[in-house]
Amino acid sequence: MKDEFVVIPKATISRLPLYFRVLSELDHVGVTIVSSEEMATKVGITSSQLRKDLSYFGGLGIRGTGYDVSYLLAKIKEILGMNQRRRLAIIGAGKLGTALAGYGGFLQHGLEVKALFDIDETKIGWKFGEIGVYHISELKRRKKEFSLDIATIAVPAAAAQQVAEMAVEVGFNAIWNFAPVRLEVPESVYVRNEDLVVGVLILSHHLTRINQ
Amino acid sequence: MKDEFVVIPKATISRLPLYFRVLSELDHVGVTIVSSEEMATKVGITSSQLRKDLSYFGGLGIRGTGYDVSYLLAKIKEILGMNQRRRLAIIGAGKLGTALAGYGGFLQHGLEVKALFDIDETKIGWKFGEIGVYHISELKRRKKEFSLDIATIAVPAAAAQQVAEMAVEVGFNAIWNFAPVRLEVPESVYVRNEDLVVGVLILSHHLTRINQ
DNA sequence: ATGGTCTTGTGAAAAAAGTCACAAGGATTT
DNA sequence: AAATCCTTGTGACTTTTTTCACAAGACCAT
Repeated sequence: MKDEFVVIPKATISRLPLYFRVLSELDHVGVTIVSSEEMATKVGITSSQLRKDLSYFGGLGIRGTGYDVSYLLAKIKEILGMNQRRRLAIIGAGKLGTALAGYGGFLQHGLEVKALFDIDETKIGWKFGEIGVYHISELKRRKKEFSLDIATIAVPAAAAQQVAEMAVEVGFNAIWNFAPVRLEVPESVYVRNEDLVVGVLILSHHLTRINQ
Repeated sequence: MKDEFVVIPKATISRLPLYFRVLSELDHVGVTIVSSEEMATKVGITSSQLRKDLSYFGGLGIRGTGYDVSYLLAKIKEILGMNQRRRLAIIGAGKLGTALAGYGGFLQHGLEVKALFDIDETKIGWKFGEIGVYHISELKRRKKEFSLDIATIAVPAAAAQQVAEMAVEVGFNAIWNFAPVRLEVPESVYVRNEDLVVGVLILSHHLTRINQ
């Protein structure tokens, strides 16, 4: 691999979580060595793409043998920042917000939902397991208290921009946005849009192509 | 636009839902004409990209003027198959499944959740508004009854492959998969993976790049 | 050691996606 | 009806991503 200013393609980064998942499974089952071919099949891509992706991070494999599962897993965890625990705030304690709060899959990825926020007084004080619901006005205070890293926006579209501004205001620089709007935030803040309707509409488009 | 075998880029298709959304808003507010520049800003891309995307579907705009909002909206609806109503089955009546069932945003996109399925006998017979919970064994029958088009998989990872096979078996050829696994299905079946953890891990990666 | 068999790592080529810049047209004003 | 002002549509170019194919090791058997 060439050193110095290797720019890692966005497309590569977006596949790392998939690699992580496959490696976790292999590790769990006790597999210690895996070939690019086998891994790639599980992920649903070509082996050369997998090798190319990994090559951006240096020689992670062993020629003639494959990749050491636990070593590669550790590397990918590091790259994805899964060593440091990420603490999520979920703003919006509606159906989606509470569903996310209840999702058990986060923990094994180093992610933890620490607090829910809402504007609706009747919801304040509720508990979802360990996770409490606080008034949105407490965002700043609770961010400090729980060392929150990521603001998850799970409010109606009309309120999303305002909520995003509050999140930025109190110091979040990562936003996970489930509202179907493009958020206007400072450049330094990273926004990831998780627009469910987009996904299903693409599916719908494919149905029209298939059915006739 | 050149005719005959114009292949529409996947990237273009994936942006159409965003255009749809912006156009819907404009239409709702009574705007009748919009320029590529204005639309693109709202979507967060460049105007030339927007024009390029639309050009794949023929001359949809008016030079010197812009795009007719309702005409373009109708066109995009057509392309995305939003004319035909899509009926969703949600398999897995857990937190995620019921949250999806309760989401109000589908209807305005021509999507409708018609039935929930689960294997847990205690859940059978529940009603979420109009939407009933049926035993998974009724999938085939209810698919016919409700003309279900899209199978939404909202079950634990371990069960997902099996559920996908059932869905394929009873005739679904579009699967919206929320389980964090790569599904093995016949080529003719279109699968859209909606892996939430992938999104937040990419976010996590960006946090590591930003913080130091 | 040596030879054979693996599988990685990676330049080079190809394909896909995105950007630029401007001619082509349509609307409006004079 | 000519001149001017717009904004689209698009060919050419650039950048990004993917694929190809093979040299460079690493392990294993003899």
